[in-house]
Amino acid sequence: MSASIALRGDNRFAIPQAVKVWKAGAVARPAEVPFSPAPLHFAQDAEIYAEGDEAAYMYKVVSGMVRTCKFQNDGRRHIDAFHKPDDIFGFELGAEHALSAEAVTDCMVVPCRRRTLESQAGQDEVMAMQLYTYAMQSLERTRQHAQLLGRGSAPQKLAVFLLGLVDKHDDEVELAMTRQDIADYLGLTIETVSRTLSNLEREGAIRIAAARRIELTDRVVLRALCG
Amino acid sequence: MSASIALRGDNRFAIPQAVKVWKAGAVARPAEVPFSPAPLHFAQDAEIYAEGDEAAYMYKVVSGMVRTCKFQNDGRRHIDAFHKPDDIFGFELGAEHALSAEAVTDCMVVPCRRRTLESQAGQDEVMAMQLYTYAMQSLERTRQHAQLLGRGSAPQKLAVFLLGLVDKHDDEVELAMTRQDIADYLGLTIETVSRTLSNLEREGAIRIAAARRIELTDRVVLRALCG
DNA sequence: CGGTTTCTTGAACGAGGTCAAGTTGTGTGG
DNA sequence: CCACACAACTTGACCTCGTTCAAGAAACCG
Repeated sequence: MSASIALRGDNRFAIPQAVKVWKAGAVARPAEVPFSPAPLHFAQDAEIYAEGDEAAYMYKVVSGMVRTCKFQNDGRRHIDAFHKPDDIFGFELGAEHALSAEAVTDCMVVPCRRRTLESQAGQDEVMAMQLYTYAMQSLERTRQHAQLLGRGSAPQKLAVFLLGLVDKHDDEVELAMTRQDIADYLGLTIETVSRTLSNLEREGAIRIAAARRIELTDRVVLRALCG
Repeated sequence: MSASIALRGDNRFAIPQAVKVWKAGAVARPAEVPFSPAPLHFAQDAEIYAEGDEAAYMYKVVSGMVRTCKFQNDGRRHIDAFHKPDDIFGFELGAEHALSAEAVTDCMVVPCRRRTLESQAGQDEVMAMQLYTYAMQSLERTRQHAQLLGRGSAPQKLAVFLLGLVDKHDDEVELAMTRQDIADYLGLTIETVSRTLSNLEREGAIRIAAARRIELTDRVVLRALCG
């Protein structure tokens, strides 16, 4: 398995390798579930689908968190998005997935046949609008992500990231993902993420209660950083 | 007009300011054209719509080139995409445009009422699928753009950019946009774009016949750069 | 516990940004 | 047609931010 990591490039820090093996007792593969309201379970770092897989399903997150990502030829990884409960992922233009999807944490997702969705959309105006709206939400999020990647400094990127993750009425953020995940999402290195968080803490904008538990102590400062 | 530029930040290089004045003899505003197969004309740097405008129309490019972009609070500009003939732009999730659209060159675009499109999509399966497909194409392009912005070096960004612009059977690229446009699209500065192009020429990958006319002399090298 | 993964911190380096000219190209008026 | 003005582009010198390389600390787990 570590050989497989090496193949992906010479990154010094191991990128969490998606596990392709289904957990004992896990629900059957989507292919065996034409249209199931029954959620599937995926263990942490399990692969939900891979780049190149037939894009036969779309998914809705029920619990946990999912990342959609792309592995570049040089071994680096780009994370396209993190998906929270109620988010829909797996939109594709072509017949195959251009990205892969992996479980950031243990999670439950509901699969939905793409063909079913699309034929329903053809008959039901409401369904069509719904599908279109989900696609547009995905587009809107990706646009904002691109803006951030193109024009943001490291502190800016992290401020936006944290503010986008936190609940409106709770100043505590529980990070489901690793520093490497954050780095690959923000186009930074793991070290820069770590250092920048430390700096933000030094400036009083946040408090790092634990590595994965961050308190936003000064949203004004954070929002100012966003530009 | 230059005061307005200054307001947008302290950039040393003037970002081409969208001209809001309609040219004498130009076609009427879209608002007066419910659903017109008649293309509208926009002069170079004319604003097609602004951020915050009601997103009542989508547009298809007939001729020329259009950029969709966003002006940040710090005065910098992010170019979301360039649109060539046959491309559709103006997709929005909300009621207002989150981006603005401007004519890179003199251009013709066909406006299409969003409400009309969406109600047609509700009735006609083919129309629905078409609209959805256009949105997905936009999503796919934005995803790839985000990947490039997040993980690319300057030479890599320019190699991808040039290869994405050139015709399959012609090694000459006619650049419709300025260096500033390219920089804002690739998340670089105008100087880095200029320097990197010069380097690519020195390495024999391209030949800069004129500032706006580039010949791809070695696609193998360029493709290798893309990673 | 000890081993492993994850995270943090330090020091040196380098790609790209910033600042500052200079050059080329283009449209305008004489 | 040339002279001028202005915009677009290029190039050089220097600097900064983020990466790279290298340890070390902290958290996690069998």
